[in-house]
Amino acid sequence: MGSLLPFQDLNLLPDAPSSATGAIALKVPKLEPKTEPFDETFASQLHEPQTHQLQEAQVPQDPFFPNLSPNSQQQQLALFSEQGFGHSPISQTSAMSSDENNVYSEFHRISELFRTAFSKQNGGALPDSHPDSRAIVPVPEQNQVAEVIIPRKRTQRSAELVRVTNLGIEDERYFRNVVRRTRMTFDSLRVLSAAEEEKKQGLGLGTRRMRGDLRASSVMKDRDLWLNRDKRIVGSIPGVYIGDLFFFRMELCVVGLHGQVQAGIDYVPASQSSNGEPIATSVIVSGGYEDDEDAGDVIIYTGHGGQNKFNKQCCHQKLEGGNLALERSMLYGIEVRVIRGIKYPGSITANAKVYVYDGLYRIMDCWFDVGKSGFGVYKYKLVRIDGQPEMGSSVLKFATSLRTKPLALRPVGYLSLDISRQKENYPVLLFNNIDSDQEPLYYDYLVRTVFPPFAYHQSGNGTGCECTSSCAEDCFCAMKNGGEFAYDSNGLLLRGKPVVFECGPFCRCPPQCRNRVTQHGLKNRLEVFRSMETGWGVRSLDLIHAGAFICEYTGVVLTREQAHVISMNGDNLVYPQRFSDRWAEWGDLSQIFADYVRPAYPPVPPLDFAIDVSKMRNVACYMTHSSSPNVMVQFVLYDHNNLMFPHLMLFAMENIPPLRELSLDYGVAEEWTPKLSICN
DNA sequence: GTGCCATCAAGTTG
DNA sequence: CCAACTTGATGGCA
Repeated sequence: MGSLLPFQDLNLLPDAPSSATGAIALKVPKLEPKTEPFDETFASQLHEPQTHQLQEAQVPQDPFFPNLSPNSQQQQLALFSEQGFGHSPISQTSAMSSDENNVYSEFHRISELFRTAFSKQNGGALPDSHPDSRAIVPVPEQNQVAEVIIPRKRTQRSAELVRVTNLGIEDERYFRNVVRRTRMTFDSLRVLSAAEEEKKQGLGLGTRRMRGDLRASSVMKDRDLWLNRDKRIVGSIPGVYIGDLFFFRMELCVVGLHGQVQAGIDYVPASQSSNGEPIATSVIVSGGYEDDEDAGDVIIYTGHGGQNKFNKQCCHQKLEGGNLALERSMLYGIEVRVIRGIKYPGSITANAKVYVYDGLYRIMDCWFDVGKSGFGVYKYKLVRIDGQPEMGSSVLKFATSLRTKPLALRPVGYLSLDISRQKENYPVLLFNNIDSDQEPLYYDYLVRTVFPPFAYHQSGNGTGCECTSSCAEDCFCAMKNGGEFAYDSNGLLLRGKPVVFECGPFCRCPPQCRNRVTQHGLKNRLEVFRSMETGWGVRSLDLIHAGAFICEYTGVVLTREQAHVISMNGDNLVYPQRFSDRWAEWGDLSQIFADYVRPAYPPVPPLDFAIDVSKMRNVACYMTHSSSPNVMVQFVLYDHNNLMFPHLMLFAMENIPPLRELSLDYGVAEEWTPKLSICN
């Protein structure tokens, strides 16, 4: 007990009893004597906090670690399922030839997989009690129908409470990757489902509404891909950081941050709790209750219930369910996760809402009050625990005002409000409030990479599409991308590829064509900033959606021979082929479809050039290296067809909150600092 | 005590 | 504005 256990060991002992793995099963002790239930009689004593009585009856000691002071809980958790992160080997069934691949629309194939999976899931021919669901899946290379077993598991949530503390760096990274991969799958399925529905409607078939979020979560639940279902976690969820952004309630369920689809209070129910009392784990402050008062660090949170379907308070709330759980959590001093649902215009959803994880709060007070409606409501005073990173929601607000009046909010530190000098669509700010370094000011800003002239001449000219209005799926450029476009209608990258072919000057389609994304340049206000830890870094003042294009990695292209000469002088060169193949993770659905095979894209020759950023550069070269990055490289061609010289385009690998540092996996050992050392 | 099932309550999304 | 949607908790019954 108490020793730091690397997750690798835990993986070896997934079913071992908790004592053997160092896990701490949090047992709620029996209350002796049992306190008075908190009931409607308090309604007669309005505004009188009734907690002192309860606190006296119960020492405010952590019931889960009765022998420890609250500050010495150095234990390492425990027991995480491997679910969703098994390295599922991509099945090596007969790979399609490149020609077949071009003819057969990859998109269509995935849609089919999706459709058949759904038709089974929604009843289909099999009784629900059947342990497996047998989806009928078309196998393109044989043009026949094959049966693939897709596991159908709908496991119940566990009631065992655990708290996760002091994860090592490796563990943090591991869980972060699990969470990211899970969210990537969710997003892929969601978008796919929406596209599928759109298609059906185009054919005059589908009449159902599009709820990609619901369908994605449902499929993932069938595949047992929801996270943290085998334990109920009190406190922070491994792999989820304060400030992380979510666009759907379902997404919160899938990662295990909040397990209620609609309700604002998530809790371990009394019936499953070890002492027969419910314990709250998380709340969502969504603005749905008129009696809520949100002051950031302190929230007056209203319990749930008592509303009619128009969200109007129509009767008294009762101390049951989540309301009782919050009260019990207060009694035991158990912290709750707080997620805020706030209006944010940059959100992709129709209601323009975003959910922000804001960290842990303690319930300090609880009373029964008369709400604005005149009906009785339960109120809870939540106070944010000290020592946590800044709240995501306040960062969001700060960034919003920073966009319009940077100098008012940060009078000191801005060296430039646009180092691109209006060469980019959006300004690139330069901020340093740490030291006197001004280096980024002294370089020529290069918006697009400069390729040598022969790169253009060597490529086959005139291979563009003939679409006059908008490009459709039978467009020549779609074929070049394996029968599908790389982007959805919002310009988000759907699936990573060795190379993405955008429409370009050889095409007849207009500039607004959906297959032109990266060539239009920046979509966000970026900021180069100085930090103690990483020197120069890059962050965005806007929220960047997962899959969104951020910027190009620009510089002057050098051939191998030129690079060899230049590097003798010790200049900084970037080698494109060194970037790790993160694109392969993007849109990978092998976890979902048993026979999912990544399409055999046309082979891409190894890239044999270097990018010199010693004189001309753009914002990208200030990005920090990370082996758990939030930005990835996707090679893109648009202004020529030379596979040897693609553009290095950077895309977001997750929803990146404003002001969070962007990082890139330069694909090299940690000791090599790929980010330019500007100081020397 | 346990397992199954019907019912209910919880807001979000398009 | 409203219809469609889903999960988890609970209580009754076998």
